[in-house]
Amino acid sequence: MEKEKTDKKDHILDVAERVFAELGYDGASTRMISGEAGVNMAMLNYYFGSKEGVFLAIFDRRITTFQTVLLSIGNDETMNSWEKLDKYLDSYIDKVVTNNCFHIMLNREISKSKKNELTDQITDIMMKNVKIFQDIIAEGIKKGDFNKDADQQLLVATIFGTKNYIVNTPHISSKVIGYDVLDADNQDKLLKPRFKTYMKKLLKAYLQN
Amino acid sequence: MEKEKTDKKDHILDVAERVFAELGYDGASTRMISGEAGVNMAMLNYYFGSKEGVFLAIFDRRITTFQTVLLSIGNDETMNSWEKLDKYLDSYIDKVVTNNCFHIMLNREISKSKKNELTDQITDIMMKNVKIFQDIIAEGIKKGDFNKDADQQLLVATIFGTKNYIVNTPHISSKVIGYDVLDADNQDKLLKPRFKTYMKKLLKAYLQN
DNA sequence: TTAAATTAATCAATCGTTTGATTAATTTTG
DNA sequence: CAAAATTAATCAAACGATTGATTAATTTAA
Repeated sequence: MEKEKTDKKDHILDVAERVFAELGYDGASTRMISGEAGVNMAMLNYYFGSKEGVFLAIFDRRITTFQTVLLSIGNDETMNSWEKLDKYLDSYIDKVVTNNCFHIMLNREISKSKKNELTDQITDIMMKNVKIFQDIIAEGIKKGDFNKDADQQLLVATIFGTKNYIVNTPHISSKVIGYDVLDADNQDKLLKPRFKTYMKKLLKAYLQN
Repeated sequence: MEKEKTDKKDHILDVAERVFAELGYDGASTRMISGEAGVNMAMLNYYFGSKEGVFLAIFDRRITTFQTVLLSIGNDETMNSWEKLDKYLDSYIDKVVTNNCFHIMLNREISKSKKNELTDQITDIMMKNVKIFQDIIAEGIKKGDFNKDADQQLLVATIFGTKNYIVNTPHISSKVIGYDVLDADNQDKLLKPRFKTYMKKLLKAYLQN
């Protein structure tokens, strides 16, 4: 009995994250999550209070470490704008392609047009990532590194939108790209490097003077 | 009582489309749809057989007319590749920004990683739009109009992904862009022209030799 | 009058949650 | 230390509410 309760809670969140991504928040039942996690149904409420509590707990676990890396890039004084952009893309793409369950879950819930407490929270989380990217672009334009006529707001839509398309609609993107984007091996050996190269090239073409 | 049953069916589908977009397929109940449509709950089953029948009926209504326009552009012999690309973007952006409920619905369901009958159908529908776009790009590369080193597959992810980001996550994109993207007036006067200009410029920068 | 349209009532199934009881682990007490 | 008291973890069972669907009765329209 070495493992503490934190491990069990983490295990539940692992499973819940996957099931939520597979079936959506409403489509995933507490019975299914507890069943696949191999724990009693009541444990979900015991640990996390409610179904929504489980959902929010998945958040807390992810977001804490996620943004510090990106932030450190944005604040690094030793890099110029192009280098920051490169680093940002490298880190971001590595992160989101691997932890795709979480981001699929995130995007599906935020795509509900009716606002609620959950969508507000998700909005806040996502906007932080956006803000870091926007600052890099804005700084680059200000310094004259990037084309000043660039639409930096729609550029946000392009970088995050392209990522979402590949990661969040794997049935589609696998057909488009030519291999299974959900396969871990394909992700590391094929998708990530290709995606990075493409994205840098695209942004360079658009942003350069 | 001038209106025929087709109008009533259409009215139900209008409401259902909105509610599905607001709350997701699982989150939207038949009672809510029938309630907001002002009809008895049993009418949904009477007309469409089941909840899934309603969902599929929304499809049938949209997809029939949607792709013929785009196809006619792709097959037009009088335009060169750049012109086709322009026309395609114009038509596509006009369409998807206005009928956003349908596309939000579509994307949320296809983002479920677990396959089912519905995701297969949606995949087929979406791949048709992709195919038309890919053909235009492929033809342009073949003719030498576009840069032959372009990653035409990831370019698909960019155009459709950028669109999805703006249309499907309005809470985010409204904050990023600076005005409410769900407002019809903003869509016509601000968003559409700006989006078209941006997209053409982006593709031009990336695709030109 | 007859078929189609519409209704209220009802169905079994499933939802998220709560309960009371039981076991395991920990702390307190004598 | 050992017994008692307390806390934490886990369970099966059941809760009321809601789900999608169906029935049978009624109204409308041709």
